[in-house]
Amino acid sequence: MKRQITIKDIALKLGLSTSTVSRALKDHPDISPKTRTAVKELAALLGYRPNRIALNLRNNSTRTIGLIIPEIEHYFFSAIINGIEEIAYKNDYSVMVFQSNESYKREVINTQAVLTNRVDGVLVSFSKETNDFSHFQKLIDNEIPVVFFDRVIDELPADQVVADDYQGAFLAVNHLIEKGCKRIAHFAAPQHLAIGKSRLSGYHDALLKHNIPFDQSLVVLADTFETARKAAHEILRRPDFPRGFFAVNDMAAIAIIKEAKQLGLKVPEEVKVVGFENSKSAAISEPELTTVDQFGFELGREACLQLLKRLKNDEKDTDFKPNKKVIKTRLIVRSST
Amino acid sequence: MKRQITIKDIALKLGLSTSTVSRALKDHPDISPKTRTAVKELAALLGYRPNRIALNLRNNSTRTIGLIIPEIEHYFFSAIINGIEEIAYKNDYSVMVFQSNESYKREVINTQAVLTNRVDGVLVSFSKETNDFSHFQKLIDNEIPVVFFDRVIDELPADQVVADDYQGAFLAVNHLIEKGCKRIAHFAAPQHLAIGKSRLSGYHDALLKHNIPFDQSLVVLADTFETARKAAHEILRRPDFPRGFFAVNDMAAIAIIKEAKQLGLKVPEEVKVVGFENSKSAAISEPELTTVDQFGFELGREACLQLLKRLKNDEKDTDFKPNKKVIKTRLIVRSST
DNA sequence: AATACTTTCGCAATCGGTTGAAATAAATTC
DNA sequence: GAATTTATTTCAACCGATTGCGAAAGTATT
Repeated sequence: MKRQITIKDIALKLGLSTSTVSRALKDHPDISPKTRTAVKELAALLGYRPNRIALNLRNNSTRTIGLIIPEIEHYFFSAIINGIEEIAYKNDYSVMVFQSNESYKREVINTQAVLTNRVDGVLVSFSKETNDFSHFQKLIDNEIPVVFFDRVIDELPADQVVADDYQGAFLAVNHLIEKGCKRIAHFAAPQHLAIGKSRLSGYHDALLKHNIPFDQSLVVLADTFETARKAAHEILRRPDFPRGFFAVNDMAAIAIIKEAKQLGLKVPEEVKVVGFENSKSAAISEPELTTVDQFGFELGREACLQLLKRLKNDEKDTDFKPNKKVIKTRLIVRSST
Repeated sequence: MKRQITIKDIALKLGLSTSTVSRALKDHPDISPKTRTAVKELAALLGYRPNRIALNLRNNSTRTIGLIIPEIEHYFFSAIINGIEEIAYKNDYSVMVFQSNESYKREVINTQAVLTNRVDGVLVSFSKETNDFSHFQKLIDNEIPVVFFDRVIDELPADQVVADDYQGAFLAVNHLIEKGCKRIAHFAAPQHLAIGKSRLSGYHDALLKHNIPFDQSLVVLADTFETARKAAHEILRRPDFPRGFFAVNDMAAIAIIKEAKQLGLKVPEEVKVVGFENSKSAAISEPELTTVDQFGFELGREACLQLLKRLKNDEKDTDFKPNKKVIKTRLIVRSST
């Protein structure tokens, strides 16, 4: 690597000390206008850029945020990254991305990576596999602020930013009922994830509100296209199959639609489906999918803002009070209901 | 921030010098087994982690790769990031992500950001707006290896990794012809992008091969859902509208399908459509979209591998020879043709 | 002319680790 | 027992910037 221009080069050429150059560059009042301009001109001429690494070392800060995320390819997560990067960019932070690929083991390694990279703070949405959270506790022990988003855990002293899953689920199911569905199936996420629980809970309470009995046989674990397709196949072939479906995400919802059409059922006439996410695919499916907008971009923004807030009050908080931010969701009604 | 354990802490507690501790930790032969184990044990006990920033400063290297990319939310790009992160992870590099949001101005700022962050190398897919490439030249002047992927430019001394756009387009159009299309429209990307040119060229040559005359009126600039939908509306209402469509990406292709169905035309019976990308949406659309797989994941991997190769031969190359890697594409035949 | 006060700048330590060279201690040789 | 070798360990400089403190030079005050 070609040696970068340093403050020493400027000092040498001008017969000054590095201290003077340093001060001149940042308009320290001790420096005479003459030398100040001389320094600045030469710096500009040589294309001097302060070495961030040296500053990082001195300030013990990198202006870098670590992001640990299950998988980038999922639309919801890429929307979140987009929001995060937006806020980071505006605040002159950089974002380091680490994918867990839904693997607990890799996630643990990711936490080590953010530690060795000495990021100032970490944004986390943990993997589906994760049951043990001690690797995150280690981050917190190292006094690195952590903000969880989307997939969160109450047991750790860390901020949380989540979509209003309960509300979204409630809206979705309420909508199905208002559209005339008497029995509604729910394709759920794993129940150890907060989103799994909250959405099931919203589903449950919406039924309750309309005095529809909760039927355990109508709740299945299916949060991917493939599992949802299989589950839909099974349910739709029951003699008394439900006419409404609320899926935990859009891919599962689209799988239901595909399977229903495959079985010769008309959507939305015979079967109505609501998803959750408002992905691009939702707008593309036929019929277009009614879904709950999770505002991934906003969620990412808020998570990053929350982290930056923690970074500003630089850990003089002896009594940490975790902050939980809930992003309202919105029902997007399209032609699948 | 709680002070991290440093080498000095260990040295102090053991009554040793920092040099000894440093050497002990890396099994330097000069150090006696006794002190070595003592140091290592205490280090483990205290949870010592070397400060990467200090090493960065000394080695003038950060083991970090900068990634400048138009927009993360686009499936193709998120697949690429996935591939990049995979390779970086395996080689103990970290990835810093910078989005240009297809804005030239922001892209310039991104290049400055990778400079100040002192990344070891940069992966770039530039924005649609970019006509002036001097900001990338500046990176190269600073002897930071740059690898362009997907959107590339021949005028800079930098490696390139691209999908075989020409081949993909040729395959797609050839397929349409074999399916009986006599006249085929092409929804193209801007012609200042290499992908725009190559795909048009593949389209052109496939027609040529089958002695189908090239008709300029069948080539329109439309690489987003909205523009494609409008363009499709216009073309499909011509009395002699073409029966085959080759779109530069899946979203445009899906827009064509949607519009065709809207106009009461049957796909694939009356209108056949091929896309380019093999996004998730392609598999979801109705009918499922025939498309060209760009292997974004592979492309990201290759781009990152190419960069790492450059980082290894650390710039002793006085005579730089840019390397161009072409990833073969593949036609995925589905029910839209 | 001596003292006090400014202005302007340099010295040296610091951040946390690495490394060549020198120093000390221990072991070996004659 | 002195000289030499060998095994350990420390010293000090370095990476690039920042900053408290002191120093030198200049100016003002008495």
